[in-house]
Amino acid sequence: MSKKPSATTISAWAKLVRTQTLLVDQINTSLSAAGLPGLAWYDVLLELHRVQPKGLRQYEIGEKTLLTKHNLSRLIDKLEDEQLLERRNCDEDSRGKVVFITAEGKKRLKQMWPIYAEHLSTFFESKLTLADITQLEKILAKL
Amino acid sequence: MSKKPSATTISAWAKLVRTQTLLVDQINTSLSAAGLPGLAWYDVLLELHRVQPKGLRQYEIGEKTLLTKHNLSRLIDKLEDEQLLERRNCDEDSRGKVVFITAEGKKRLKQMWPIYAEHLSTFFESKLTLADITQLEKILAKL
DNA sequence: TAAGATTGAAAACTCAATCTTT
DNA sequence: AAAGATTGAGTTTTCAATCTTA
Repeated sequence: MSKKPSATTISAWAKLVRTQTLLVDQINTSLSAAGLPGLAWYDVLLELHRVQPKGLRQYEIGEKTLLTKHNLSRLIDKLEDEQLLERRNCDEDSRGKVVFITAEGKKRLKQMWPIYAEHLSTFFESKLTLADITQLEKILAKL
Repeated sequence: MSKKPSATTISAWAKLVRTQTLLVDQINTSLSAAGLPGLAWYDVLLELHRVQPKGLRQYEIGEKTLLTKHNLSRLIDKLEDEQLLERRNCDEDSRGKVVFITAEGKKRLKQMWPIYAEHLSTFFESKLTLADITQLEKILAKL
């Protein structure tokens, strides 16, 4: 990569990033219309689901989901209020908490995925050919 | 496109979308560190710059930037406070306003682009080969 | 009645300060 | 002093209601 990308190329990337911001908004709107929480909650629940039956420290959730730690306490408060996860004291480090997904949390995750996936499919499929998608997947794997 | 994409493919798209959300956060952080406003302001200024010397109705800015109209009034208030744009009454429709970018606004836009572009370059270049980028550009053009 | 724009109140987010434990 | 987590205060965003004109 010695050659610098052109301004046009960079603008195309900017456009991609902008378009996907819109996509996220659309997904959140659909989820909300279906009485479901937004993608921030999904991200947290997904990470907790992945490490089952173990849990995650709160700071680990922050690292994995890329949500800021300031907001995380209150976000997890709300998820706990809805009983989608459970906070337990940490044995190894009594400063911390360990968070576990509940059965209810897993259920909510399952309800959200079809809506999430539907939007992604529509977005990418409507505009790309199968060959494009295959190619794109290869490239995305590197990002 | 008769074939349905696999769950793995959709997950890869989800990951791409998530990664770019992070990228936007990083860009906003850099802009803020440089004493510059965030990407929402950039979007507004860019659209105004594009239509020069004409202006845009506020609802048109909302359509083009995909920012919600509720927030738009107050966002534009702030941009006007900093004299980056100018609001004038609309001759054809006295309900509305027409918004024009100022010289100061153009200056701010120019200051922001290098930081914006630098992040995009770093993000894409660091992980992709030149061939990937060329290919990606072709695909992105369709989105 | 509807569209463009604004505003008030509530929710969410961000930053810094704080508390507890290491 | 530093790390994990929480909290308070200020800002921003969102939702609904409002105002003016078409």
